[in-house]
Amino acid sequence: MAIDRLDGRLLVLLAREPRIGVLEASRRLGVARGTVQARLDRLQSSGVIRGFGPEVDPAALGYPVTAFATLEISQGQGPDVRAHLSSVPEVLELHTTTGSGDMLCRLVARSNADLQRVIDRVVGFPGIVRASTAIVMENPVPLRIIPLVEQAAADV
Amino acid sequence: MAIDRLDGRLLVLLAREPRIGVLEASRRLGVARGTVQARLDRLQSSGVIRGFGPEVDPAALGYPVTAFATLEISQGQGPDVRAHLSSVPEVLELHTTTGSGDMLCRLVARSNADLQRVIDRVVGFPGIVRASTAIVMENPVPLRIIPLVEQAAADV
DNA sequence: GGGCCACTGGTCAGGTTGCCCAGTGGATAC
DNA sequence: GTATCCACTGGGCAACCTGACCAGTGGCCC
Repeated sequence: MAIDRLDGRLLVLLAREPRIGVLEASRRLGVARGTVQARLDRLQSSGVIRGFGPEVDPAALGYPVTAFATLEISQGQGPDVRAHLSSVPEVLELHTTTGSGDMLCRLVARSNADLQRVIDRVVGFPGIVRASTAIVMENPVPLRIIPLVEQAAADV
Repeated sequence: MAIDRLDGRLLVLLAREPRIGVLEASRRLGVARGTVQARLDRLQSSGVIRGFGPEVDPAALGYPVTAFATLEISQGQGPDVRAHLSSVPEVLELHTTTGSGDMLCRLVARSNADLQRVIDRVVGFPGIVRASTAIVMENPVPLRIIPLVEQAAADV
């Protein structure tokens, strides 16, 4: 779905100040409340906005170490490996990819030592041929969406 | 910060049904409203909950292609490369890592053809020696936090 | 012209929020 | 044993916001 400038401004506003309500948003955007309500409904039902869940910081939960693991899977083992990985709480995300690896997953751990335990658990499963892990040192650009929203809203 | 079982249940509840308010949450959890309010304040001020921003789906915005690029940077160019990458809207996330690559970034694009444009823009910068890209085909485990929250809440 | 659609500005009842309070029970310190 | 602290309870309050309506207006397309 394409979004227009008003949608874009609304998304940016919500991203910056999530606690504001529909009424306050309508005041900031200079439109009627019903308009904001209708736009929000449309953005949600069209799937642009997936939800408003809390953003939880794994570091604050006691998992300050993040790593990315590239996995190589043996033929036909994909479904089993996925099920296995999704059963590991420290696996926050899993993608299947083109390229030299077959899967890429994001891991967290309580410490570098604990990361060993997590990796052992991840790769200790038949079907995983090889794994290479990159530990995250810094996160200069945390997951963001605002610049993309602004670009999408400008491309009307 | 460590969280207890009530915090964990609250986080899971909010993650599953973000639209419920404090009052409804207190009913579901079987505690007084003030307790939920106090827990929420603590979770937010301690940084466990970073916020309640809208989760925007890049695919619904017209960017259905996701890729991960591993970048090799020449000595001393780190800061410039970061600034350059953070100026590209299609770069949703950037990490510096250990291992063979120096940086890992998450990209989105309007199509596979458009991905070429994005990659050209990303790597067309002095200091980036080499880039290897893996296109995401499937996302069997979308970014999630609930299992980790449950584990953290159980480890009291 | 007629129909359609989005937006405006207004109303309404009902629910929720943020804030306060006194009282209770458990844990800890003296 | 007693005092202190802390989290939680259950209650109450005014103010605000929500979701739902409505009629009226203007732009756009057939």
